[in-house]
Amino acid sequence: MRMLSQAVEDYLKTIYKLQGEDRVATNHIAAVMEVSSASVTNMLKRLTRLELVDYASYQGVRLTEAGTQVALEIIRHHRLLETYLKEVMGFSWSEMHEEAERLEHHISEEFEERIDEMLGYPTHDPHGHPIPTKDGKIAASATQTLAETEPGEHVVVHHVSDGDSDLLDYLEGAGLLPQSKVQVVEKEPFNGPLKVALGGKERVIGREVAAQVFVRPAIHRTTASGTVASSSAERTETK
Amino acid sequence: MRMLSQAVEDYLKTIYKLQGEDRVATNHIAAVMEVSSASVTNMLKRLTRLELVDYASYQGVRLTEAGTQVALEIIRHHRLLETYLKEVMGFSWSEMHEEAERLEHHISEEFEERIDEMLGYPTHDPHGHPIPTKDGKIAASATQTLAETEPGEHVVVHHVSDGDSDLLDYLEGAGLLPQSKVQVVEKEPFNGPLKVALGGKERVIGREVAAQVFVRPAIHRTTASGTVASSSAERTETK
DNA sequence: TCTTATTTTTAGCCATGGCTAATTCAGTGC
DNA sequence: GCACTGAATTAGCCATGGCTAAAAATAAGA
Repeated sequence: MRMLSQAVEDYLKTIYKLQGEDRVATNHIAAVMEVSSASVTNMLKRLTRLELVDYASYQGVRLTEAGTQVALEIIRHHRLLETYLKEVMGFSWSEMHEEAERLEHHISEEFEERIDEMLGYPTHDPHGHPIPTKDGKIAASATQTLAETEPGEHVVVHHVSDGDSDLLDYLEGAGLLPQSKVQVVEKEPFNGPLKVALGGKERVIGREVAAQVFVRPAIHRTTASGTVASSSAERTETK
Repeated sequence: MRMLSQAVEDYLKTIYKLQGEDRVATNHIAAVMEVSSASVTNMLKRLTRLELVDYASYQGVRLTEAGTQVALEIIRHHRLLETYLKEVMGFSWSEMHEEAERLEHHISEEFEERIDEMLGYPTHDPHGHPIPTKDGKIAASATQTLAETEPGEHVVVHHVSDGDSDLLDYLEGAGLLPQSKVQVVEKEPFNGPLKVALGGKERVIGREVAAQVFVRPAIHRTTASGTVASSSAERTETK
């Protein structure tokens, strides 16, 4: 694969994150990346020449297979780096994210393999996001948020949004990190806060915050020592 | 300090390495960096505007104090990274150098401090080169090479040239790494090979290779168990 | 000193990746 | 079907950092 610039890699990563089923709009990319729409159009033409995106004027973009693979490679770098920076080097949430954001474009395959090995081939980063495999496969993520969870439901935190590092510090303090078992006790109406039980204690969480916490239904197992909630299984998909 | 591009940092680093007492020639920089002389002239003008170099047409360049500080910061990054990549992550000589060459431009102060701490604040990298301190001071390096050493002299390897990674692999195999104690036994005339004693064995080393190995005279101390050669002391200079 | 060789700079070109301002396109309401 | 609105594109500009070819300055030799 030819050397791609940091800018190209950043656009591909952004498009990957924005594209669900359908095509991504120019303005949407511009807003997220904080550049002008004109710059986006410009880059989309360049990416088209490189056959990394499928783009038609006024019709939005989507990644080609090649573009998807590049995006997943960068995301793999990012998530492995975040895991390494946090687990091995003791970075904080905010420092970790910023550092990974820069380094993801500059590490070699060799470096990637070393940290993967040193970490014991992790499948998820500290946010709970799945780490793409070297051959570009990625596990499906949870789509249900804590905000949508009904009172009485037992859930396990799957991942948390990685946009806001202050939020992450708060969530860490609240014990709402991946693997945490939570039960929704009460939900105030009109987008009011939730009362949740976790770690034997009750806690009140704002609706906006809860919407950044992605969960999976807990699976109840009966063991010798009673009923235990455990994380649900996960499949690896090609996308 | 304003953000400097990778290119600017690379030029400053190269000029730092080439400048002894006097000014560095355009062509010299061009040759080392493998770019055209025109590109060098172009960049020198830019560096002058940034007040990082002191440059006059046809008269060569030298770094200003500000330029020197930037260069030392990059060299600090490089040498700390090399040490980390080798000691902690198990990189080989060649991989280590290439990786550090890229990453040195992209790590944060935070990252620099973490690896410095994890390594126990090392003063020298694996080649034996001194690591500049955070406030831009650097220890003097040895200038005598093994090739210039006379038969009978006892020396300690101080550092080895970091240009050629195949050479480094060879030197590692030969036991000619920093801290190794060596005695020159014989020197063939007409730039012929040297016979040296190290680690109780004798070995023949080509003159060209010996010129890449920098040494300091060993200081003999008499101890209970006999005469021992030890590395000489080193002062930290402002340079 | 004068000519020549070498070094260095200038002139002018290119790709990348930003920007603003002006224009064009697509979709909605009337 | 037409006018309007908002999204997207085009046109044209800029800085960075490369390049080649031609010109100019310096250094060296006769």
